[in-house]
Amino acid sequence: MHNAFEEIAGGKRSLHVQVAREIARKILSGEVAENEIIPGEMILCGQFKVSRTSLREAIKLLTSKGLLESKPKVGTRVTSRENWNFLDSQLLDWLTGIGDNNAVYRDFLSLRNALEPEAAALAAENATAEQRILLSATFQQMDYISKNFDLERWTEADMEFHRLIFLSTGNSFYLPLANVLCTMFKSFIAHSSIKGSTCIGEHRAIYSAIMAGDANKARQANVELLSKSKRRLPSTD
Amino acid sequence: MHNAFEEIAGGKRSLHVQVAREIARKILSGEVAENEIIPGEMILCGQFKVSRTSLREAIKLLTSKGLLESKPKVGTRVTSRENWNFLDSQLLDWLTGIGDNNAVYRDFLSLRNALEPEAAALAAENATAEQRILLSATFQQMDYISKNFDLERWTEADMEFHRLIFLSTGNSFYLPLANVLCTMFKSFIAHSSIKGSTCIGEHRAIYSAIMAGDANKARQANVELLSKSKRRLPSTD
DNA sequence: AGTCACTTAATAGTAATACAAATAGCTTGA
DNA sequence: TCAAGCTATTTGTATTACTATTAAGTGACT
Repeated sequence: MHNAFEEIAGGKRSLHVQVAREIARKILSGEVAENEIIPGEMILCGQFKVSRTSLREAIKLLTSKGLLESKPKVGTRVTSRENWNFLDSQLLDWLTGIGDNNAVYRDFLSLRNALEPEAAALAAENATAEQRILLSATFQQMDYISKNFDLERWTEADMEFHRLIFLSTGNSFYLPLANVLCTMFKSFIAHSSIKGSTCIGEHRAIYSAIMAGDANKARQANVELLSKSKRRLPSTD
Repeated sequence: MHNAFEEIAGGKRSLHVQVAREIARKILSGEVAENEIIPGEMILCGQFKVSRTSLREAIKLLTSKGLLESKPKVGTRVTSRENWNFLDSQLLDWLTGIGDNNAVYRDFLSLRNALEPEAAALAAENATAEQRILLSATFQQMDYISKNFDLERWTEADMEFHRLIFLSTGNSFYLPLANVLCTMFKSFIAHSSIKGSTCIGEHRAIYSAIMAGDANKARQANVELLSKSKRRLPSTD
């Protein structure tokens, strides 16, 4: 039954997630338009060669991310783009490779510009002792890697560093952004041509300010880091 | 008038959503702890008096919002809080009335402080003609209401105004925040004691700057508006 | 002719059951 | 002692049947 898919989706994840991913990509790529009614359940069951149960779970998944909307007698409709929850790591992951990746990355950098300096400031004020220890360990690792350079390990540590900042804000709304950041790192930045310099100096400034509890300095240091990575942006081809 | 929100907020949701809501509230309130294994499907089916189908759909819904994680033979586990997607309107809605609402509101205001000025700046640069027309209509309505004051209609228009700003940024990551904002308005601010003044002056400044395409002015005007509403915060001390 | 209540048909929602797949923990044998 | 394999348990998938909702079409009544 589940033959055609294992090769296409490539994942060993559950069936309904694979189906959801396929449909999501059709929607995100514009292959099925906003506000369009998608085929009824039975038809899709046939197309994807899965049971109604799995198909329904797939549709429910997409509904919960704001991509679909079902009503009896009318069918399942693609919602308008304003309702798509782009701040969802799974959705972001599905976005990989479709549409203009540079545009997504640019949008993300814009969001990061607005949020990360403030996140660093909040972390300076609110990070718990445990979080400071984790941050400290991660920075020391970065420091070490920056000397014996290894791109892969650097990227990993860099991601962890910024992730910890978001987690240390003590603000519930900043938490999910940690995952969003990680997804962007893995799905987009990794594939892009940005092979950044290490920026260990800027990172040290942020790190020190957070450890010292100096919110303003942390904010400022993060602004400088971001302005530096902005100069490394891939020229929009 | 618009999005799929009214329905979600309303009462007669489908069964699996009701179940999901119940479970979500147990998780969010801490009644079931992080990393705890919740009872097996059959047991929950008995507790909620629903079929396994509905229960599973509920669990899937919560899984997609990062609250649960299922594995064969081990069961379904509550994830750690870092994975909960607080930037999801439905989840936010479930948060209503549990825990410390003021804390949620404070966290949200912090996020708004970081994002909204930048959103206004982006809107000034990127709003489409159609979006400018909508914004214009909404502001005129606000202006009218501020003269013949009507709290309910003011709140509605105010919300729509800020919603439109997020939608006009042309940045995918800002889109979901429009819905988050609306949910906060409806679920929290409405219940709180904050009955703000109209701030028509500050709103006019933002409106004018956006229409004029002056990003810096729009950002600055929004900062001023937020600093004003900060002074109206319910003092929790 | 218009409008309103009613019926119809199409679609998603819910239920119940059976079986498949995965895996933590035990069991067995070298 | 350890590793390979077995077993029991739990989630995953499939199938079928029935219910609820509602857009649209029908017809009686004004």
